[in-house]
Amino acid sequence: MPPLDLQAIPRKTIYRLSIYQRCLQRLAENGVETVSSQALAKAAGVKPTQLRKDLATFGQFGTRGLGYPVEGLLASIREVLGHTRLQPVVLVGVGNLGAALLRYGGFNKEGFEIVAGFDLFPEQHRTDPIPVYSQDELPGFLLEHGIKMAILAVPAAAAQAIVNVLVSHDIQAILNFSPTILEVPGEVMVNNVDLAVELENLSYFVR
Amino acid sequence: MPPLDLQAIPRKTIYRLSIYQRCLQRLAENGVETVSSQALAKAAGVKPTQLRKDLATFGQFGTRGLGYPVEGLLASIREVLGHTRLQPVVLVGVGNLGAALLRYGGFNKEGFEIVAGFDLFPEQHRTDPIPVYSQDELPGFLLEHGIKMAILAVPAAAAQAIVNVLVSHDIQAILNFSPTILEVPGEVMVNNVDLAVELENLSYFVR
DNA sequence: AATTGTGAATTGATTCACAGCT
DNA sequence: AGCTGTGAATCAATTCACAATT
Repeated sequence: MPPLDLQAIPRKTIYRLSIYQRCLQRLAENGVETVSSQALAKAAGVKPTQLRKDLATFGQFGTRGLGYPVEGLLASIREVLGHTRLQPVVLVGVGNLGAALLRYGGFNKEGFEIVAGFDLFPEQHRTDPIPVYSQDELPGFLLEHGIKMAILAVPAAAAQAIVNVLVSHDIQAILNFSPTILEVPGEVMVNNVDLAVELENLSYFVR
Repeated sequence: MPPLDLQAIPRKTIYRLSIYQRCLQRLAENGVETVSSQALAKAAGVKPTQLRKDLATFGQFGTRGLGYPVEGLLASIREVLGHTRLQPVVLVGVGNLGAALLRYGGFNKEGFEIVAGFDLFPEQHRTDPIPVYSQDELPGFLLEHGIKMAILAVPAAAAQAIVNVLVSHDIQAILNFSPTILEVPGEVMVNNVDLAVELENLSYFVR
């Protein structure tokens, strides 16, 4: 359910828009006013033509001969990504990885707030700055706070059962760190981050 | 530098092979002897034709009418991925995320061992099971132990400087969690895991 | 009857090349 | 002169459809 899908922006383009956004943020912080597709593409790790094509899917933002206005383009991308308000997120599974993500904080700057963690043994996490509740309290919390996004960092064997709870309580998007494929209804989005597979893939190229 | 690139297996195929491998491992543990492309594809989250095409890039492993022998296919994939010995890996940047990865342990099962961490302030990590050294000791360590792979989890601003050290000391592959594009020579592989971008991407689909 | 292996067809993404502004 | 915007061309990945095999 993409908002404003006048011409359905491709999935990969959306990914790259997030990256452009971050690069533009940095430029804006440094007081840069204008940037060429060449320079911005380099910062984002893509080719200039690709950047221009990506932007072309939803408008025209540059001036020929000059480049793009940093603030203006940033605002336009933000609008497309629909990322104005702070988005609350819950995290399920406060093991090693989950605990780190709770403390990580890198998300807040990007507009996300992990508002609570849930674990089978919440009492082990009294000291964390973000509250950790028992998994029994998950359904109530989701409904009460109108949460739409979840991060999943439980063992593979436990993942699907929790996903079922999540989707039956209105979660629409899941960032999944559990090394297993989740079954979800078509309208729920899942992004998988599989650390072992990333490493394994790299190792293929190490002779 | 892919080993055995008789017909250069596409990058995305390599990714999926790692996933198939894990699914097959599970089947093998459960004593399953034979699996159809249909069943395996489902477990891996892809279409049966894609699985078959992927396997076709490097051989024939099934019997028509029957399916694939679990152990045999597993062995063949392992051979292609070249994943026999335990691969030593260093981790640079022992902040929240880095510290979690050190303790994570999920890699060992997949054939990787994080042998050491490096940080500007190593003394904060006396309690970790894996030793954490000062960053000054990084070059010596890399050469002495013949390390080929690194995980990078430092702030964006520090990333490129460390990458330069890594590549000038023979590192061939980097798993990068720092939210920035790294400049590396062509023969060095980088996989980026950008948690903020993953979340941001998901949030686009939350109406 | 079931299921693989694969050429052909299709779909999608990227890059080229250049016209059109400023 | 420089740089964007974009149709056309290319390249890559996926899916189809079916012959081949057990």
